[in-house]
Amino acid sequence: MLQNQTIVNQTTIRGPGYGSPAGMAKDQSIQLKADETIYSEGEHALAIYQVEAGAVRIYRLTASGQRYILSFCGKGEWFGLETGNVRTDFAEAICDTSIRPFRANRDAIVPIDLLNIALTNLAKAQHKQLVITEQSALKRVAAFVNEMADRHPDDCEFDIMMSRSDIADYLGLTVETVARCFTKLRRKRILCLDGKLQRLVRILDRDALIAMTI
Amino acid sequence: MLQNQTIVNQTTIRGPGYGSPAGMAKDQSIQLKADETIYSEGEHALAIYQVEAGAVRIYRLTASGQRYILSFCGKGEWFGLETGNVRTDFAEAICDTSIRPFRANRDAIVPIDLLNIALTNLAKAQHKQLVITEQSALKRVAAFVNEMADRHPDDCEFDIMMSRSDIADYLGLTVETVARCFTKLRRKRILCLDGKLQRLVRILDRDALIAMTI
DNA sequence: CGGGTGCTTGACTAGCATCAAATGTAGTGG
DNA sequence: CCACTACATTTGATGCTAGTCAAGCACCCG
Repeated sequence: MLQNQTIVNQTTIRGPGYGSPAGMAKDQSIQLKADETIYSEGEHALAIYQVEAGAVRIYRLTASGQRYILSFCGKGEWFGLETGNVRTDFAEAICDTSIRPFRANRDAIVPIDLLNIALTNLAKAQHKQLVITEQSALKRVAAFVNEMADRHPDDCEFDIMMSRSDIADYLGLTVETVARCFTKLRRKRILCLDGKLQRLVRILDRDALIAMTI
Repeated sequence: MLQNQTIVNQTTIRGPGYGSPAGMAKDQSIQLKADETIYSEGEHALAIYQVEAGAVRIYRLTASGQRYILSFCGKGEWFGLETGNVRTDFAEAICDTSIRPFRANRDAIVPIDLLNIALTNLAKAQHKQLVITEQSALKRVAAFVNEMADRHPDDCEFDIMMSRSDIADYLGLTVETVARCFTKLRRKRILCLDGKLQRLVRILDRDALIAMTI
């Protein structure tokens, strides 16, 4: 809502000043290997990030040491925008990943619609609430696969990259339940699994998959 | 994060122009009775709202007709800020309620920090994800009661106003489970229930309640 | 070869949903 | 005043789903 206003009122923050006309020099992006930390809970929040390639997991640790993954961020998605100036969660690369930071105190002006980023993340969080609360384990996994498939609109086969444990912590299930759900989806001929870690997914029946997530 | 920037860059939208200096005339607020609809899914989003008194439930209906309550909004809280210009959910008054709308196309300028509202709602949605995913039914109900208690910092006895069914749809449980959890909390001498509909809560042991929600 | 890691499968159990019924309160009409 | 209905809440009995514990498999690497 109020969409026209929010676009007009793009919040401008200052990005790194490498002197390039656009203020976004190519070399400013950060390369990460699998499981490398981007930021941790309690750190001072200095920047927001956009994923250029690869994927990132955003998670929290509960008092009991349990990990809960709030979101996975793929290419083009933004993360690191928080209410306070102290990180409330952790961000890690899932695989080889490239991200672009936007900091607050530099020279070049980079216009970023922070409100749009916040609202997009809010919509995602609300959708996830519905998926987790109302659905059975099988439907949650189906919704997850569907979400991953949406990120690869061209291919019907793709690498989900995250481990079963990542998926479990994302969906609020256990590793065993996630594995069992994947087998059920295989037996139903909705998808195939391949690769040494069974992380290559080939969607056989997208319609059936979508039908399950409703 | 980037807090100083976001405060400086308050998005200004145009509010109703009643000619008052502040642009916020007293008579613009809307009075609602219990269960009155504020807006519905599919409607054009014209305004955002702030609760002046009472409480509001924001919910969605799944394809199967199941209701899921995304949030309860109490005094001072904002709702109705969405990504697109079409409502994705429903808003209803829970009890006698007074709300103040802020529309986009009027005369007087009302400065509202939309980004801050969006980020606050995002933080709430993320916290709710953690509560619902990681916790048992009893802990969820404890977290809910705690949330309500936070809204009444002065009194140790207060009216939660929503029905068991509201609470169930908010926490992703059934009415029966919610009732059983309330009885458990009574038996543990953590709270008392009173009133004809058992919606008057008196907190007996706030520390124990807080301890349960961790 | 042995050990480590990640995935899968099986047996059993705990917790919540489901179905059903009882209680309590308010309102209506005779 | 009482009988009756309507509604919200509570309680009980039972079944199913996902968690827990345990084992086995596939792959990789030293």
